[in-house]
Amino acid sequence: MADLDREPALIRLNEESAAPKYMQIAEQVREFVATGKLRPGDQLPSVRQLASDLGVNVNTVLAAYRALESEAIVLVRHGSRAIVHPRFKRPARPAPEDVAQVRSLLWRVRTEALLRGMTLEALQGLAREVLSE
Amino acid sequence: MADLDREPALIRLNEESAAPKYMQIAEQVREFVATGKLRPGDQLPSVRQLASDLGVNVNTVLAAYRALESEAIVLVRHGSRAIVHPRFKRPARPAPEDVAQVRSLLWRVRTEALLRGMTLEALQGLAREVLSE
Amino acid sequence: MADLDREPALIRLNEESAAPKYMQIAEQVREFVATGKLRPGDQLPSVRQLASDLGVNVNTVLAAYRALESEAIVLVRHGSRAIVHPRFKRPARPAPEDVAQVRSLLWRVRTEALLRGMTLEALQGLAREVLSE
Amino acid sequence: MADLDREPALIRLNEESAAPKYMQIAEQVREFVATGKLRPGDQLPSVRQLASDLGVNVNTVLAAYRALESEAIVLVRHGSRAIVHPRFKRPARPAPEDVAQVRSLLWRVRTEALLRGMTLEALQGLAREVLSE
DNA sequence: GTGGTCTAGACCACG
DNA sequence: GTGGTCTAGACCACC
Repeated sequence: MADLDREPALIRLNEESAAPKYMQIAEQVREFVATGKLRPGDQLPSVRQLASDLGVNVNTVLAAYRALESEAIVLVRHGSRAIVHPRFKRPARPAPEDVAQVRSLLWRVRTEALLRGMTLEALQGLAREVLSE
Repeated sequence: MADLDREPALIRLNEESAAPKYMQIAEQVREFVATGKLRPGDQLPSVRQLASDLGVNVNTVLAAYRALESEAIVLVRHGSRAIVHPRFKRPARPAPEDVAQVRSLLWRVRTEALLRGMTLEALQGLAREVLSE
Repeated sequence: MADLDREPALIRLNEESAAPKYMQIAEQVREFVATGKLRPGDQLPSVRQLASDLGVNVNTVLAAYRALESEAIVLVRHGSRAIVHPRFKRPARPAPEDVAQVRSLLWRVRTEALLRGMTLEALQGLAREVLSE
Repeated sequence: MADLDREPALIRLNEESAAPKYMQIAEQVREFVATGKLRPGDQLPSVRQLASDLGVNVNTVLAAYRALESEAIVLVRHGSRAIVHPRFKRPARPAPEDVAQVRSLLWRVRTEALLRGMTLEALQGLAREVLSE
């Protein structure tokens, strides 16, 4: 697949969000990898380029890439661009603690949704929509 | 409904979690309120009591209660126990931005699950389980 | 003028208010005195009666009366009811620091009103309404 | 507009006041925002700087900023200075309960003024002065 | 550099 | 008894 920076600004920051910027960046890369938009070996935007595109400090982008590296999702190489880890592969089956973590995230979603006035039915519908395809 | 401190230790801290303690406390109270385990007017544990139960500083519990107060979920009054806000009511229908936020949370769940090796089918099953009843 | 407890519940508490209960009580008595509804020598409701009417602790009412006593507005006598201080009289002219305090209160009103979307014109109109008669 | 810390000590504490320090700080920021001295996006003094200027603990300033954040007046983000909320805008028209609250504040002013010997005329003059321009 | 979390502990204010 | 304010200081996280 094409490198991510052919179409710049695929990564965007939400200034209002409470999430730290480096996390927002990392999360979006994770999503690209999870959905296959980025595949093993694909190059990530250069640190400098992305930092300037987003108007953030270089260290912020670096922090995002390092976080992804510690998850073995990307490979940061000195002198050349970071790439999606060539041997990245989704585990055949999830570790039990990962299932537990996803379950707990779903509980957070449930709590959020109920408190904000959604019905369980509406939430289930939204889940079917987002979690399908 | 019975007050929350009839059965102590309903609130627990997960030392492993990256989430700050005061947030963990607040999140659990939110969940109790969302599920109806705690209802408007119900008393929360006193800050001192809960702090000693959890082995944390009083100020940590206070921070949790204040966060909840700023969300209009609990009412903290000088001299008497914090209670679930007497006029707390789930909105009849969610605000559009709240739906958007829940959707984005679901996306995070999806990304997490896929990266960790869950199939969409497994995730849908988990979602049906957690988001039902 | 008639004693205040001829018509019970002239004093009311706003449970939602951030102001402490004893202050709410004191403030309402001050208003009765300021407007002449209560005059020097008039009896205040008995501590027990008012406490039971309002559903608060006796000490709360006592705190209110003591606050008023320290302002020389009421006289609390052992064994008999509190009364509006028989020699209470509004000063002929305000002390300079009192004017300063009123001015600072007006600034607070101004800030509140502007932040909440009132125009200065609307605020002036409201002020003319409340501060007249 | 210039950031608030160009001219230090624009915020001052009144040791005499019964109001807690963090509230005094918050109130002054509110006033700057209400009058336009601080505008959306403007930086607030750093918590450390302001704490040292005022001779108070860092946590005291933090408490003030957090109070303002919960009112959506400022935006505090980890790692960068607190700023006036970029989307802060006075509501086009005040909510009815806000008008009610302002009215009740005006009643407090009225009571205070009368008890301390001001005439209604004097008070009206003071109000015209403070609430104009 | 910035703010965030947490602690221990003092002392105050409200009911 | 309850919560509120404030301190000093440690250590962490973000930019």
